[in-house]
Parts: sequence; C-alpha cells; structure tokens
Amino acid sequence: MSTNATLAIENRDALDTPVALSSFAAFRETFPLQGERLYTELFERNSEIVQTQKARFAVANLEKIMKATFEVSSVSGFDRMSLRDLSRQTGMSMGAIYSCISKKEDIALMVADIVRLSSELTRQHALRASSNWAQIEESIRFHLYASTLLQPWYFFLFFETRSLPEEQQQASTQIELDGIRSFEEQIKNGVSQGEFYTEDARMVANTIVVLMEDWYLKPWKNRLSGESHSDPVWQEKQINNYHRAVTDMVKKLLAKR
Amino acid sequence: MSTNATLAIENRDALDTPVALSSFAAFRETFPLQGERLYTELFERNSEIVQTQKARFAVANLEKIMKATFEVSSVSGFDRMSLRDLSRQTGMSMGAIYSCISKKEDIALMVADIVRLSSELTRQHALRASSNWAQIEESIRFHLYASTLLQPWYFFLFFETRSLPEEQQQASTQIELDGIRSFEEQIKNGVSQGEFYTEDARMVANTIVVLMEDWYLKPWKNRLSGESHSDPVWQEKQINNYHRAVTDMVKKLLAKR
DNA sequence: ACAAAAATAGAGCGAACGTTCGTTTTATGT
DNA sequence: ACATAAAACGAACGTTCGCTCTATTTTTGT
Repeated sequence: MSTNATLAIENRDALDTPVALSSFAAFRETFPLQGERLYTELFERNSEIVQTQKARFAVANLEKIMKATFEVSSVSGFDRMSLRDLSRQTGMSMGAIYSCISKKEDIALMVADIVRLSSELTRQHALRASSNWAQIEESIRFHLYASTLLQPWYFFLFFETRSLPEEQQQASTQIELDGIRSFEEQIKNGVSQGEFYTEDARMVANTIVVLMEDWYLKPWKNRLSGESHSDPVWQEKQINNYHRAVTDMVKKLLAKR
Repeated sequence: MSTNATLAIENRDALDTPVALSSFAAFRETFPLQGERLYTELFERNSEIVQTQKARFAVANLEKIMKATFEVSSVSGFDRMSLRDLSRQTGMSMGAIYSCISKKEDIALMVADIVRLSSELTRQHALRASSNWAQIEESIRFHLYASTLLQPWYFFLFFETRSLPEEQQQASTQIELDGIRSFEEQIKNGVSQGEFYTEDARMVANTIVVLMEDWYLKPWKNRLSGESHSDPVWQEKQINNYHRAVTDMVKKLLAKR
C-alpha cells in the first residue's frame, strides 16, 4: 500500500498528462482513474499486498471485489458486509478473495488511497487556470466530474472513514480542510484584486465544498428519476445543470455591489 | 417504541408549549428534549421495551447507556461497539443493560425516534412566524439550536441510518426531503409576494439544509479550538456567528437586484 | 426491619465472523 | 502433450458477537 500519494505520482508520468474539461464526455475519455486503468493502477499501488502475480487475473478480480463491495456495503455498511457476502456477490471463493487482499480492512484502505489520489489530481489541476474565477469554476468542474465517475468510492470513504486507522482518518479530514482553504485563498485573491467582493470568504468556500459532497453523497436529490443512470447524454445534462447551479450561486455570493 | 411521532405529540401537551428563541441561552431553558426531561421522555416512549419499572432507575440508566453509546460508537461506529464495551463504559452489568433494552438495535431506534421528534418540533415551530423571511430565519435558528443540544443524536443518526430497518431509512430521507421542500416553499412564497428574488429556489433551500447538516456533522470546522466546549458564553457566540453567516448568505442569494 | 425491585458477576449458548490451509482445477511454456 | 507454476476452491479453525440465565448482593419504599 502506497503511503505517499505525491511520491507515487511523481514516479509515474502516466497520471501527469492533462485532463480535458471541455465537457463531461471529454473528461470521461482522458481521466485516468476509471475502467481497466483504474484497477491496473490499484494493482500496481498494492503489489506488496496482492498475492496474485499475473496482472490480468489480479486486475479482473480487484474489479470484481471493489464493485461488489460498493454494491453490498451500500445497503448497510462495510462492517455488516461479511466476506461470505462478498464471495457470493463476486462468485469468487474465499481463497481467491484472499489472494487479492491480506485482510478485510485492505479493501477500505484501497478506496481511501484512490480517492486521495483523485483529490490530488483535482488539486494539481486547479493550478492551471488563468483568472481567479476560472480557477474556482474549473476546480468545481473537475471535482464534480471526478466524483461522478468515482461516486461509489467517494461515497464509501465518507461513510467508512471511521473504521480506518486513526492516521488515515486524520488524512481524510486534512484533505477536506485543504479543499476549503484552497477555495478560500482563491476567493481572497479575487477580492484583493477587485475581482470579487465578500465579507466571509471562508463561508463561501465551505459552502462550495459542502455542495460538492452533497453531489456524491445524495445522488437521488439531483438526478431525480432512477432510470437511465447510464445514458451519457442525460448524465451530461444533469451534471452540467448542477455545475451551473453551483457556479451561479457562487457568482452571486461574490458579486460586487 | 412509538412508531408515530405525531400521535405521540398530540397525546402529550408537555411538548406543545412554545420554545423561546431570543437567544441560545433562552432556548436552552425551554427546549424540552434535554437533560432529565429528555431521558424521561425516552423512557415513556419506550415503556413497552424497558423492563425496569421505576422511572428513577430507568431514566438514569438510559442516560448512561445513550451517553456511553455516543462516546464509544463515535470512535468507530455502532456496529463495532460491542455490548461488552458498553458494559465497561457505563459500569453497568449486561443484565442491567438488558433491562433497559430488548436488543442492541433498540438503542439506534431510540436515537432515530428522538431525532425525528426534534425535527417534528422544528417543523411545527416554523408555522408561527409572521413574514416569509422571519419564518426562514427562525427555522434556521431553531434547527441550529436543537441540533446543537442534540448534536450526538443527530450525528449518530446520520451515520447509522443505514443499519436501521429499511422502513426507518426511508423515514429519515423523507424528513430531509421535507425539510428542503419546506424551505423551498417559503422561498417561493417570498418570491411571488415580491419579498425575494431567485431563479433557483430549490438550490437555495438545499444549500440551507446542507449547511445545517454540516453544523452538527463537522463541529471541528466551525468551533475551532477544542477547549471550552461547555463554556455557555463562548458557545452562544459561536452558534450565533454561524447563524448570522448562514442567514447573511441566504439574504444575499434572495436579494432583489 | 422486611419484602420487593434492581443490579451484579460471569458462565454459557449458538451463530456468524475473519482468516487459514490442504487440495483441486486451470493456465502457461515448451 | 505434458509438466509445472499459478489460481481458485471451500471446509475448518479459533474468536467474538449478541444475548440469556442463575445465584447472589445491594438498594428502595413503607
């Protein structure tokens, strides 16, 4: 298990190529943490734990394990998900599962690792934009896109952080605080440069972060009908609607009078 | 276990007396769900489950059980809290615990019951105010005050809802949706009466609710220093600061141009 | 002081859990 | 086609859980 996400990124330039943000469809094609690439990444980052040697088998099984974990544990939590449930859901034997992990907790640690990596990519991306407003708007967009593709991962980590080692818990809350502080500084920059006006930059920043959380924690709020979850056109529409709603709101909060 | 909060309220006029909102200190003195009254209420609402007959003992033990539950389960969740942990933390024997509950799940059900009752009180209170804005402002204030006094309860229910029976889960999300819809309607009323202006009443309403959740889910965000948690003056200041931050923000979002 | 109620300590139950390991099946290279 | 290494299997193990029960002591109300 990689303990330092930054180092891991530096060593692997595959994750350093820019991600397209022009539309969710474009993002989908360039964001590295999805599909087979995601599970290959997961395999390589946990090569010391995964006993299965051939990448082909390990990647396929990790995918089965993670997807089943999200499905089963979303019902009543990670603790109540037994590895026998997981065995049933994946169609794998207990032994096969234990050749991908060394203990149940590893699954949660892997989720935390990937979400942290995704957050790191989001943070890095924010540095590219030109104006303060563009930086805020693109940070929101990137985070919205990434947390949509990784929705089960973000959701899982939010609810299961408490059952991780304390050190990992602190890392998670630190990421949230960093996210707020990052927005806060961008806002304050804009204020001091006469681009925005607000009396409570911290509150606006916190509101943004909380609305980002709401997006992946309560999908049923925004994406109203349960059907056509996978229709790309409809999904593109939903996510862009939400992005515009958030940015319009922030624009209003930062408007000069 | 009462299955219908509304009925229980109708039968018991003690909960119908108005609650003071002029300050948190005033609220503290009139809000019924705290201290001994809270646990007495809990005892009476669960008289069919609690085997202990004398109210004096039952109330004292329920208080010990609930407080210990919040303390232990806040570390790593309700599922990982064993009743042996609870016995150690409360200083009670297994037998004594099981004379207050019939099974472990009862504890979580009691929390859900109280939080739902508190939400019901909040909802009822909202009907008193005169103008649309006063109604919004007072709803926020009431909810903020109540969820501060009952913080561990609200926190617990948010994270443990998933391990409750499905019927209870739906009830919880319904309460959240009702809360959003209630704010949405108040906003729309204000808009149609020319008091406010906004193009997305739903988004504003949702933001309010999400910021209310943030208050009791992440106390470390707003109440910065860990010390003096119980200093009433400092607490009054903190909560009023947050209330003003939220209402200022909502005011800005609903301002006519 | 005395009967009733409450609390105690702890042994014990069956079920379910995470984890292990000897065995069998499958895949791979020549 | 065959040998060997890798992967998958699933019964079994030891532990812990929620929960019950009993014998005994403490506290309470009158």
